[in-house]
Amino acid sequence: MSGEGAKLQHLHALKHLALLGGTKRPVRISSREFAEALGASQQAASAALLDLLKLGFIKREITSRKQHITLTDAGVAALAHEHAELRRIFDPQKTVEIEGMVSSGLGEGAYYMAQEGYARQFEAHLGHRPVPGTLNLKLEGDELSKLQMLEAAKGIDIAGFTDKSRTFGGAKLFRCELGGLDGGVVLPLRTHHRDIMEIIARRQLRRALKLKDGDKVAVKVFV
Amino acid sequence: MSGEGAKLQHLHALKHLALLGGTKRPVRISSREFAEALGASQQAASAALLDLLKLGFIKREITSRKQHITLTDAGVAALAHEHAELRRIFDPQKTVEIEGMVSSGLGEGAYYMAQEGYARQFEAHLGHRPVPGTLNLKLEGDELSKLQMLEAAKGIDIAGFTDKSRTFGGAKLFRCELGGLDGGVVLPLRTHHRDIMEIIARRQLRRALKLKDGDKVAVKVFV
DNA sequence: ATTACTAATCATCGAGTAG
DNA sequence: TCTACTCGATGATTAGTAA
Repeated sequence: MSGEGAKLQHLHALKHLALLGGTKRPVRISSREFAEALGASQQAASAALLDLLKLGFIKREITSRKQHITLTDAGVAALAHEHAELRRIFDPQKTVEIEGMVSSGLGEGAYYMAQEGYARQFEAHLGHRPVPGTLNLKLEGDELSKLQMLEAAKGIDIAGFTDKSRTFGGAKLFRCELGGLDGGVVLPLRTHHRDIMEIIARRQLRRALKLKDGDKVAVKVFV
Repeated sequence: MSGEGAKLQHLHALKHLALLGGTKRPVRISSREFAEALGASQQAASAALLDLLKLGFIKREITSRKQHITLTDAGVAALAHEHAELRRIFDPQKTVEIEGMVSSGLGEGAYYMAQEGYARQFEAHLGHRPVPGTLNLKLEGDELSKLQMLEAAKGIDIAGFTDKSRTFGGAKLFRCELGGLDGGVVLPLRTHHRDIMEIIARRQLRRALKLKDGDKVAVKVFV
């Protein structure tokens, strides 16, 4: 769990190390020089490096007089997450608007969402841990063909996994937005017929958007 | 220096507003909801909005119960800068390595660099305000043809401007790196023959790298 | 030269609450 | 409800300095 506990200043320091080339080769830099790059004191730079080490974001070797710093995979991943968010802001994306009718599921959604193996992956890709449970939208006619279009699209891969008790299949995830809230559309793999679209989000959508069975809502899906 | 200057938490808040769509349309959100998006308290969210207003990064209308927030151009620019840095980390770039001989200029470099109209633009694109003055590298033979290649390339546009006293021409800027320090290669437009390459940086390069006239140095230029 | 500890300072945050 | 103030706690940053 090295990703937890990272503060803004840690990502800032990490970014500067990456800008100095720390993703590819070891950066040879003293805490004094690093401080200059950060616009802070030597002490703050030294502390930042210690924090990044503790977070598992960098590796360090202090050989002779200076230290050789390299970003770990976890460190690169943390920056990649920031990068992805900014890309979402600046790079225009294709969206599909799909309308569906709110319908009650069988409570299965909540069961799957409660699995740590899924929740962790959703958190990584959506940037937040969704509440357990899904909003189920029933699709008809034209909307169904849009769903089939999603099935054909690439999406974010959610890996299957095996618990003590059973095996959970993989799924495909698309970011989406409805009623001003962002969330994700989950499409389990190996489902044959499908006219229900399951949506997960940071908040309980039914409550947040005051939805009840039979309501029609439009979801903007980012392909 | 307390009023000016965006802090990390400001950019963080700004990013979340942008993720909610604030770059395109007004975001209708309460400080309570915004706090939830930020993972902070309502008070912190409210304070962040006030700071962003003071920084000129957002515009706000408080009509009835909720506020309508839009990012200003300055706010978008601040995020774009972050985005550009992360792109530099993740998007592989082409580089040209050019070798030149340290030579004394006529002191012109320092005169131009002292112009606020240039300094401000360099700061925006390099991420720091370069010291006044340039390191001049004299190029010969093969290296000259690499310089011509740079002339042909796109580069970062530095706009010309007019002072009270005179007009300053535009230029082209490339990021570069030498001796582990990053800086920029400045190519003034409307220069015909050229065998000198001017380099600006955050620090006095001569001093930082202990260079003297006649020394050969290699510059890695990011095209 | 370094890195990094300790103590003091200072900025930031959240609780309570006013308007 | 809402925004945003004060204030005390928290935590980050710095100066001084040890190793």
